[in-house]
Amino acid sequence: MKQRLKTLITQAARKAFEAGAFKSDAFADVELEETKAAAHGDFATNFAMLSAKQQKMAPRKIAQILVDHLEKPEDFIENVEIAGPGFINFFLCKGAWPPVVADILEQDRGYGQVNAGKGRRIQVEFVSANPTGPLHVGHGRGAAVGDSVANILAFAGYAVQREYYINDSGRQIRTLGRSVFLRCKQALDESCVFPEDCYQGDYIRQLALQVIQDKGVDFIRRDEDEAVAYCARFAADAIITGIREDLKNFGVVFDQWYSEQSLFDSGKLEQVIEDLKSRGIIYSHEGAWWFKTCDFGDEKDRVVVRANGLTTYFASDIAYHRDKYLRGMDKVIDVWGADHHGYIPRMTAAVQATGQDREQFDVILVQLVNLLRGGQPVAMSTRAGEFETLKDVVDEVGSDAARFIFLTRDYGSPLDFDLETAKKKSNDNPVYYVQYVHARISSIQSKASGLGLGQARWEPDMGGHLVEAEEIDLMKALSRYPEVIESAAEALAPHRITYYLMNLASLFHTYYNKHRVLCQDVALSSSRLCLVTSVQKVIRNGLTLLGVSAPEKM
RNA sequence: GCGCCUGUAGCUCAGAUGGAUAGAGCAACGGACUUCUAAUCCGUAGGUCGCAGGUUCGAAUCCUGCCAGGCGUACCA
Repeated sequence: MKQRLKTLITQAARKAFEAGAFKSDAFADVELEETKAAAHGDFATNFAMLSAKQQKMAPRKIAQILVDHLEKPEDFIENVEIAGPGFINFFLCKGAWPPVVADILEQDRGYGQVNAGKGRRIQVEFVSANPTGPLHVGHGRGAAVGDSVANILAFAGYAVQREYYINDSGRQIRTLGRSVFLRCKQALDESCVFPEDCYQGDYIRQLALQVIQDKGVDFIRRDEDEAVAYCARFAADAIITGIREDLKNFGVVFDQWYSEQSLFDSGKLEQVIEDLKSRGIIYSHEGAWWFKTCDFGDEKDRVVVRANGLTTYFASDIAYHRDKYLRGMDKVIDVWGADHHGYIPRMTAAVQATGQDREQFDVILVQLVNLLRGGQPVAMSTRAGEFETLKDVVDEVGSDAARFIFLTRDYGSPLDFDLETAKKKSNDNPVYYVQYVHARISSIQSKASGLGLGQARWEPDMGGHLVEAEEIDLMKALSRYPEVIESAAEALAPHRITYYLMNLASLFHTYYNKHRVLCQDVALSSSRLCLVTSVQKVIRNGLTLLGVSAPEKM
């Protein structure tokens, strides 16, 4: 729709230039926007204002010249007006809209697909929570965002890989082992103290009981080092299994689980560090090895190997990201909690130092989630071991509601997540508002087949029946969907789809309440059935990208 | 101190690349079910877009300064 209009405008500009009416052919890009007020038509362009400088003419005059040279197909453009400082307003014929319904019915799940990615390989790494405890709601938001971004990019023509990075080496795992081990001892001998720097959560006790059950009391008492090591491995494995399960129940499945430890075992970490040393990017200073991140825009250099010989987390990350590109990624997107934002300059530096362009690396910072219950904050502290786990939240409010709510905000803004609201089956809770559209249309369809109308099948003359203002509004919104996808993919912004769906849902509910789809007039009913079926398909497509189901019944 | 994020209706938030009279939902008030699902709809009311300058035909949007809140500034992960 928009594209067709743009083409007409570009042609008109060229024609005007050839006729000598325009002085320059260095035309600005034609930008069309949907108007807010009906008096401004369906679309408007600011072309004349943007061209005023090159043409050295008053905007309104440019607009007039353009309109004079514009071809106005009778079945497409109803009227063109010049308004205000030089806007050109286009009023489209009612008949211009119905073809979108035919497109949607035909393209079905493919409607809105764009090929922005052109098959380029892109990796989205998300969640990547340490395997030292169960996922909490904050991880849930990261999971919803990462998964949806991956869906959107795949739909926009990228070859997408979803990856989870497991921090399964280093101190935190030893601490995990020690925590479980000490809980074992405690279970056998209550006088043993449990230090504050150990993981406090109740799940540690459960794991300890399991260790005792599996390995017996003697194992705990015999060799402490061996027991701690065992506890660490056992606990990490069990927790990862739990995380995987929780994510699956949340509808998130990864293509790859990448182990940090494997970077050590395979020698990849050492290799990258040696390479950077030989290139002088990593240098020795005061007993430690430093990365010249400053050369790439960081505010100070960063340690990769400490004076005690142990590598830092950053060292692993350099090797890890290097490996991502070696595995063939054209672009890498990391989804992090906003508290890691200080880490971006050094990670970007590392990516560039190992041979990639800056554009090949992107970080999505997800702001935190304030969990509420009926407006009152729910206590959340990982260290004290009291937090609401993702599993608890999903069990309570359901995966659909949780995912939708996580995506109702730009991830750059903190999110209040109220458990009571998430459970409400009303307009407070937008997920049901959107899903209800899908269910309502399913219901119309089954009634239609009961009446012998059968499936929605588009006939060219149906467009003539879709003339109500609410119908035009719906078709306008439907025709916008591909642009929404494109912009969501480009800006990595799933919430634009969320908002689009809420708006489309609202238009549908309004229509539904004002007009009957199924009535005495068979031709009219069939036409409207096609329209609402196309709405249903777009709703389903959009919800799918968000990772939310589209129910037939509610 | 320095850096990043945020500041829009009573509340929670949309407003990509600057566009015409700044939008939704909730809460408040008043209406609509013998009809394809009322998990819905219609109407009313609600604003100095944190403040002050600047850029231009035009600024919530871009620039500068200030104010308020959050986060980050490790030989931690």
